Amino acid sequence: MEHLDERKTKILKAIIRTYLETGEPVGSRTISKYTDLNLSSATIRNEMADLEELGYIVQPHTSAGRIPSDQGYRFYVDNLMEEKEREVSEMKEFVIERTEKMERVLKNVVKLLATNTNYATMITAPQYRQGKLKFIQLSQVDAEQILAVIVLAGNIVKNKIIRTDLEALDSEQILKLNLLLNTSLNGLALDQINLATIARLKEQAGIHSEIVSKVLDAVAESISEDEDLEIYTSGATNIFKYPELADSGRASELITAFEEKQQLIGLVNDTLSDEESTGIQVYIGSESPVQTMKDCSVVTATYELGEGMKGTIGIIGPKRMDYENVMDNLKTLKSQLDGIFKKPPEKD
Amino acid sequence: MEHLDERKTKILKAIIRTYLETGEPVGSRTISKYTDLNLSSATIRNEMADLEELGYIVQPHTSAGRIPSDQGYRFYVDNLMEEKEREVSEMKEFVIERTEKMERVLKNVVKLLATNTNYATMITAPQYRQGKLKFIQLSQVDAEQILAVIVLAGNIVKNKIIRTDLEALDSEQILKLNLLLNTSLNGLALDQINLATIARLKEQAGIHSEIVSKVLDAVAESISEDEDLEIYTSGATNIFKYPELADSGRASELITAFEEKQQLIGLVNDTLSDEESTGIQVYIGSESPVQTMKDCSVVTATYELGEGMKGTIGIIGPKRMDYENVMDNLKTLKSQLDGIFKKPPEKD
DNA sequence: GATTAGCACTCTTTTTTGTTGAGTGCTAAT
DNA sequence: ATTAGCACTCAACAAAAAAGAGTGCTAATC
Repeated sequence: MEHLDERKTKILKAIIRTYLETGEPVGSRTISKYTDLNLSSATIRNEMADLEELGYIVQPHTSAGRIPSDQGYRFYVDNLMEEKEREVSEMKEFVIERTEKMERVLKNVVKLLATNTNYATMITAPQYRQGKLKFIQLSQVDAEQILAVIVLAGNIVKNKIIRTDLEALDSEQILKLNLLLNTSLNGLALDQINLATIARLKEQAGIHSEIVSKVLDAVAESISEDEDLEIYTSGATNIFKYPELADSGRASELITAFEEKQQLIGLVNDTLSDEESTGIQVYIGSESPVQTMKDCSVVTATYELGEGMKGTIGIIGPKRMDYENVMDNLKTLKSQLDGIFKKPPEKD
Repeated sequence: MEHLDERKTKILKAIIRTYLETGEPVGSRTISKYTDLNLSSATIRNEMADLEELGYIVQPHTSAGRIPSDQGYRFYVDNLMEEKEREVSEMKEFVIERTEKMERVLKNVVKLLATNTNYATMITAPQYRQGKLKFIQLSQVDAEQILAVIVLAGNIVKNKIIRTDLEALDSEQILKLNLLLNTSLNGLALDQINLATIARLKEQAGIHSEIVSKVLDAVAESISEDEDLEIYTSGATNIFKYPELADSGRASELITAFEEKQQLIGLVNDTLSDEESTGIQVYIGSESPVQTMKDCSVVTATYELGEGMKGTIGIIGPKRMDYENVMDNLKTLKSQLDGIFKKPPEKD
């Protein structure tokens, strides 16, 4: 990749810049005027021929201008992009509104991001992989059912109704069970609850061991339940703004992906595992981990909420997306989210 | 509307039927072959001219076939539709999977309905307007916070974290509060909790009256929270299957409506209030309560879960939708939903 | 009097044909 | 090494022509 001398680099940059703006193949004349190095279109043409041979740009058909290839975009993102002067101001106001329910905050964030960038966006609720169990509370709902409330670190509350079929429990017994469960389990990380703990618990529970096991099932379930984690999306219809994605076939596929959300999980997992210095990932075209988006670019960022809770924000748009702007937006948002939930709100 | 003699009716029906299938304007020759009354195309043409004058059909342009007008569709739905022989079988298997979380059930239902009908679908979680309070459970989370779990009839569980800033509570006090709250409130419908009750409660709570009031706020909030009710959608991209809706302008609008969900509330409220014998509503074109859908038809049904909880299922498609099939599907689903949650599941 | 065959006419849709213009690649001159 | 010049390609647009589907009306038929 180091085949590029300075002039080629400059020309490539100019081509990509122009294409990002217009979305139309760019010809040699355009570049000849655009750049400061005064060169005739003919010279540019020669250089462009070289760049094409090296795989950075592509000709949709003979006698059209050139457009960047995936490799070209990649080079641009990696080497040519300039840090943008932020207009930090604007975003701040919108987002910060702590004490809100997480769900609402996330919905606002994606929406804001979507209108801000004009691309489709997604965000996942933070996952609490190593979340600790704060406490469990059983209570009688009626003759046949008890309610198990499970509170995890970070005040995530889960609940589950458990049927008690045969064995009737009076309130005293429930009290005992509560005590038992809490003394044994409190403060444990979820993956610390091993077979030994479970066995011991059951033994102590005596005749109610079955209930204990159901409760533990419920705990396990509430966690795995969030494996298929919640994803919020916004601005899916923004793709109609980019003709290269708007034909009904592609559009339908993409929008379905957003509707089903299932596919989007691919983006999340990939990001969570495959960390990088900035915490921002860029997938260009076929690099995308999700097949459906091979004609798009995907930019994702991981945000972190202390206590080991992580979530992912993502932007999906055409390959000719405004990478600077997008990455800048993500960066801002990331740092804001990092802040918001960390400390509990100060006042009601 | 009684201007229609039998022959005209037959012809109109044939026109609509054919148009529902093909989506193309239908000409006199087609009908001449289609119907059992053997008539030449010329005769049909005369009748069609009449039908047009009466407003049941419309010509997109001179020398094209006719298509049904909104009024035509309306007439069809009201008078011409034939009850369909159900193939009940198929649907049953899919849906019934009780003990599931409501959310999951609803998601399955919309999805099933969408693939079954090839239209866009929506469903609202049931609202429990007159839902009764089953019980409240407070428990200590940590020094500063307590968790209020609120269980409503139908085992809907809500929870809310409450900050207790100044006043520290020991476990005994919490126990007392629990007792107090439950003896006073249990079994009450939500709108029965009036000022008198509240005042009495606070008085009895003594120094903890502030907490009581916060709990009551939480109760109120958990209810109002569901005023902006949850709506699940599926198959929004099905609209691409119908050319008359698939152009990017219209499609974008519609899909945005599905994404935002805000607009869909219009369909719900209207249905909930404006009851009919079958419980199934049909809005054709401009009849729709939601502006965005004036080029579509919308069919909604209200399902009921005993205990006064109601929800809405809806199907949105092109005006030439297969009304029989859609209404039949809704009917089946409605009755199934009516059943599912009513009695608690029998076995684990 | 209702039905129908026949025909001219209207409009959309599709196909064909030509035209334009942006852009290239190559060669020869600078 | 750069550039002017030129022939060539090809998508995009537009205009023209042809095809087809369907109508409305008139005059013949049952």
